[in-house]
Amino acid sequence: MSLRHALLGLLVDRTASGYDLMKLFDTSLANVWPATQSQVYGELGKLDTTGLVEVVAEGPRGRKEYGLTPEGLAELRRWLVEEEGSRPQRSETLLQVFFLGVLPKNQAVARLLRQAGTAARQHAGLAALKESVDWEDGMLSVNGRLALEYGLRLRAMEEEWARWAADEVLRKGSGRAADAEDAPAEAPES
Amino acid sequence: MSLRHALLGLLVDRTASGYDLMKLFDTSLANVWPATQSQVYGELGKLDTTGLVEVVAEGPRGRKEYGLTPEGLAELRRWLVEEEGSRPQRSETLLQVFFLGVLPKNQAVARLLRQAGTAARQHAGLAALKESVDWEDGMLSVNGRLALEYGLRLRAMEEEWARWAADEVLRKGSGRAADAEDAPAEAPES
DNA sequence: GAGGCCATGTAACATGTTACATGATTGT
DNA sequence: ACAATCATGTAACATGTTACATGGCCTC
Repeated sequence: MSLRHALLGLLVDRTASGYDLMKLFDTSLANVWPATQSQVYGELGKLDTTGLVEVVAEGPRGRKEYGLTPEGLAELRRWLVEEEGSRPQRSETLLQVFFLGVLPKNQAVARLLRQAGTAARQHAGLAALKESVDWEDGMLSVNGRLALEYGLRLRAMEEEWARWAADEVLRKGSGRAADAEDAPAEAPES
Repeated sequence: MSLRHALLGLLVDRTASGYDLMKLFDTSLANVWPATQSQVYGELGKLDTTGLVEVVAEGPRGRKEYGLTPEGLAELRRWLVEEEGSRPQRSETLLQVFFLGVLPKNQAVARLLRQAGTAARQHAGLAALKESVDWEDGMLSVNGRLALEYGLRLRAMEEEWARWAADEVLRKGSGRAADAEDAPAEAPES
């Protein structure tokens, strides 16, 4: 139930409407905990019922501005201290690596190099983000910087790994060699 | 819909019952794509209906042994070649980092060092696994080795990052300093 | 004959995604 | 007045988790 805690966390610094929170999700939390509009409104309702947040003001267009209650802040602290961040994390990419052997060697290599390219692009995106953000900001930015650094290191590692893996497959082979029936490998996008 | 493809992938090398597949999930795929028993049986039923797998033998205790059909193999190949492994990946750990500012500095540092310890333990676990596996095995092991290496690099990166982040928080501060109202930080487990 | 493993399934619930529906307000 | 943006919500569906239910087979 982390969406709940993401909302509580965002409400520490400010009061906000569901609409405002959606924008915050799309900007600050997009890479860490994406959420859809339905989810946000639904969860806000539940949090209100539970008493972890409350409506502190109403505005035009039925706008409801929520604020954190003392109970909400306590719950957020409890979560930060007690909860082990360890839900099972699935990786579709790695799953595909597992079965790469059913592809002819050249296609398997192409696939891995494509992944290297994707990781490199993501790395570049985060690097650009790092430049564009004003890091003198509030609490969220301070710690957001730590999260961003994680992303940078992760993508760098992924690119390096994918290149290494492609090389391994090339040298040691991963299953079937290309035969006449198989389509030739496409060149990896540069 | 990757569970579907995980099942198809496992059935490339062998025929197997739902029960057998569960064991394979718990051993080879546990760290990459965990699945529960309900999911496996449910999805096998759908795959059978769709014609991507078929019952090739029946055994005692109502055992149904499934095998891959040509259509199933084709679908697996299509997935490997076409599908970008890029579903939004959530990280509860990073989400917690984002809101670390609501904790007093010493608790925030303790939290990060705890994460470093967890990553180190996971790294050790994978290293032990690497030793214990017979890598001369089938296709699955060959590529499983690549996935394992990813895990090793990931956990190493995480430990290093967490130590770096703890140091950053210590030096630059992350929000509130500890005050009399806050509980003292516990020593990070060694 | 008893306990453990093999084997399959269902039900209830939580979470997440996509699409649809509705309308008020603001700026030009 | 028209479009863009603000603003909230519902419905249907897919995926994943936990718990329950049932019973056959094998070994000691």
